[in-house]
Amino acid sequence: MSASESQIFIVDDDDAIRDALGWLFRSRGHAVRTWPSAEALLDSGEIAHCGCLVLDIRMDGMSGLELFGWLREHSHTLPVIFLTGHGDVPMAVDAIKQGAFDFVEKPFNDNELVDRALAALAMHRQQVSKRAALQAIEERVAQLTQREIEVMERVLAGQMNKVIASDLGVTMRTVEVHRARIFEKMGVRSAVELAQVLATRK
Amino acid sequence: MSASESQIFIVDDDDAIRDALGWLFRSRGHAVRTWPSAEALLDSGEIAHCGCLVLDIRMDGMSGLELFGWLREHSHTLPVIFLTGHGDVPMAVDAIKQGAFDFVEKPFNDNELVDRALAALAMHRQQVSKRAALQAIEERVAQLTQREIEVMERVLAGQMNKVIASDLGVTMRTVEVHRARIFEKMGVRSAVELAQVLATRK
DNA sequence: GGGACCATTGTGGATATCCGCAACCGGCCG
DNA sequence: CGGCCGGTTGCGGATATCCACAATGGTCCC
Repeated sequence: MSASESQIFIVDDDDAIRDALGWLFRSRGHAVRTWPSAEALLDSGEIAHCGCLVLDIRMDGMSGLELFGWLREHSHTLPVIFLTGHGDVPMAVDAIKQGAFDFVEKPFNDNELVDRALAALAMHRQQVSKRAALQAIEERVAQLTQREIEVMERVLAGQMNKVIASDLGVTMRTVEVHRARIFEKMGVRSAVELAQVLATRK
Repeated sequence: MSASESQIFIVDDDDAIRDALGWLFRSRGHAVRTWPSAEALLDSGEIAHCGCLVLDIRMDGMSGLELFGWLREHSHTLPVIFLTGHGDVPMAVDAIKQGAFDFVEKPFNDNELVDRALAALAMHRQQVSKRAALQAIEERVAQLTQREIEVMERVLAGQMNKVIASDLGVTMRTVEVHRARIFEKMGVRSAVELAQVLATRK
């Protein structure tokens, strides 16, 4: 659902700030959910429905940075906006370099924060569709047999069927059959298209 | 020259810091040049020989950030390490998001700064070789005539010669000739290789 | 005007690719 | 054991691609 991925998640152990942020976004018509701690969010199993994470750095238990690191390690790539009470340049630099979407100091400007969150949501939507496309390609590749992959590699290397044949110690006909199957499974109609599709990844 | 691209450039209007930084890198055996201002560096015309720029944020005249912006606008992509005396989180976040390699507060740890500079140099070398490869491709594309480009686009779209022919209102033979010229000029031997090469860019 | 470059086309043959039809073999599984 | 899957091969024909040899017409520039 587009809606479920458009949700803004807020994690802050300060009730006042959490409520204020929730109100801020809701008042502007944006779906938002709040959590009192990183653990609460993770335990809920709702992380997959998050499109933008607004995260307090300093929290009891798992800190914002720790949650960020955990998400990265578990391939949950989603834009994170850090909130921090005390300006710490090295921490901010590190967070951004590690891929955080933004790093905002309190007190923050309401409009700016909302803008950043919306930009993050937009980026996330892009990432999701891009990932879906890559995922689709990988699934197709996964359908290929080992032999077909060997043939495909050589096709992509520009080798002619007869070269591939002698290379693999089989006849040209066999290569042709594999080739046809590869095209079929990969949903393309020529080696050129295949190259285009596979060039998308990597 | 590898050497000329491996130079570390330091820009700081504080003589003491400039000298200290120069000494720091030279004592460790790294080529380094120092400049008292952004203007001095730009006027020298030596910017092309820089492999890593260590830049003071606050300077009279053109600030470090301004120089950074100028370089970006003029496609002089090279790693920049900012030095700043007073922690300013928004500025640091912005600099990193805009592509700065690092943002370091004074006083800094000598070893860390050297490590970062060396990492920047390494990254720059990578970028240079990558850019050179892309540049070579673009030069080859530039050799193609308008007509050849039209044909190439269709070849990359997986169209057969006869389709391209009727598409462009010419005979197959003509398409074949263009095709051969394209392969020759692009230095490839098949449409697949062509797709691979052109997929490298974009 | 002559030369360089580009686009175009033709002929004809050598290669390469694409496919339907048919078949054999070995491994795995119910 | 029979079926399914994957790898293999053969045959033959339809297409497609690659190329050498040869040639025409237009544009631009010295």
